[in-house]
Amino acid sequence: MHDLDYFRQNLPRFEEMARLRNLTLNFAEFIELDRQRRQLITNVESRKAQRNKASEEIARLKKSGQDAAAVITEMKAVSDGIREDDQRIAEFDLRLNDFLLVIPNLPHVSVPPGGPDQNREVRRWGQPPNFDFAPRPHWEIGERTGILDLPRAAKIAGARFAVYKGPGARLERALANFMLDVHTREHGYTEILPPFLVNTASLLGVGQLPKFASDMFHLEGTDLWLTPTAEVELTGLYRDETIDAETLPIKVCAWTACFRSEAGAAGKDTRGILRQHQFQKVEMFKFTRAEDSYEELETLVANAETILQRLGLHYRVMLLATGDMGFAAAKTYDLEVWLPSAATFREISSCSNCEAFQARRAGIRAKPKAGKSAFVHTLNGSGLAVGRTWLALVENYQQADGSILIPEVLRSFMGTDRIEPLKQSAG
RNA sequence: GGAGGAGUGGCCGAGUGGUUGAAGGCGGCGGUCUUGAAAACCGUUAGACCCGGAAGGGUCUCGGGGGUUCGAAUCCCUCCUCCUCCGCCA
Repeated sequence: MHDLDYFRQNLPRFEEMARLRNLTLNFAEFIELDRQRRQLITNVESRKAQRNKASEEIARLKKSGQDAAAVITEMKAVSDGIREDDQRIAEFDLRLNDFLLVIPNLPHVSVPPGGPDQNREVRRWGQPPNFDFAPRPHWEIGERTGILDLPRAAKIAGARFAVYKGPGARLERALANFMLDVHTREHGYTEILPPFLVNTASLLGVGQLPKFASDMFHLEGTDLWLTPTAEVELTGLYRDETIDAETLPIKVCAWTACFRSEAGAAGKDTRGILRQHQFQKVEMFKFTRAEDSYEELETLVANAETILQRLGLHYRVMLLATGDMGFAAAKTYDLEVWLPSAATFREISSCSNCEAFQARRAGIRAKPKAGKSAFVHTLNGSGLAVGRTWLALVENYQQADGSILIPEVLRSFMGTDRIEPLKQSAG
């Protein structure tokens, strides 16, 4: 959400942003509503001042045993008028708020304008592995090694769910443990294990609601939703709080399941486990001072890259263009990992600086020793999407004999250096 | 799930319809005193919003929301959170 005052004074910037994001918003109507609302407030508040004075007068009269009936009658009418106008103001607030809540964040000046074709490759690490055979897609490898069972997942829950089995299940767990260990021991993040169900207020705070309700699973008859990303819980950690500025930056990370309805993705990535209704993710999150947030974004990206590098996975870093960024982001880097079976890069992490956009919605401030409190900046990044790391690893480390090599850093977690193919078909 | 109790400022804690945005204490900050410190004493110590060029003025906020009333921290309704007991349960 944007600062109303800033919004009023920088309309051209917002109009430009709306154009870049391909949105039609009636700014003129908003400005007029805002003007009327303030007029009403000024008017009603002067009557409240009058009423407050009269209340003192009544108290005084009664105390000295005099009759206050005349003043009370007069104030009755004034109070009725105030009540009516308070209601009108509340309606204005609602309409203005509804409008503000659906305006996305403004992109940072360093973000290239345009659609996804304007995304800029910032750097590239490693090499694609060399195969002297045709690399298989992960669902085939999963089946031949017996570590992934999609038909049975479909039986249990439906399409876009996975059952991991044996070393496959263990690999998922190993990856999550490895990531959490690196972030907590080496990168200074505090591990959080949050609820996987979140309420509406938390989702409004990150900007997931009101616009993206159809992308999530809602629990009927409750105010609860399955979390689409731990970003929701981690932002919610300090919702409606004022933090001591001395403690910034606060760095937290969390392993959670994430749930997406993938409502708009019918027919996209239907094979394999690239796009699932449930996947696990290790999320990194920072609350920072405004002046530090862009520096912190760079280290956040570096923290995510560390994981890919230790796993020996070839990737590239993309700076997203204005039209490809999420709703709350001011600047986003995507990490894209190499998938041999498709010979392309696919997103495995997204790291964003949301500046004060979420903090303003969620009411997260920081108070310095001297001076006024200010909204913090929030940053989030996957470090990494575990499910996608799993499949990238399986594809990149597949061997000619059908086995999967386990990278050095995972062996202590896996208790083996290799996942063997099944000897024969078995359940 | 059932029964009961409680939510006041950074913290503790008064306050059950009328100068109470809120006594008192602690803590914090500034000062006096002191070679320095402590103690003592004095002062100070929320935020959001509206009008205004500013000075300043005003409104709102006692867990959240709604209601009663000329007027609500105080009365009513509702939701949330915490505590105690019973039941159930990983």
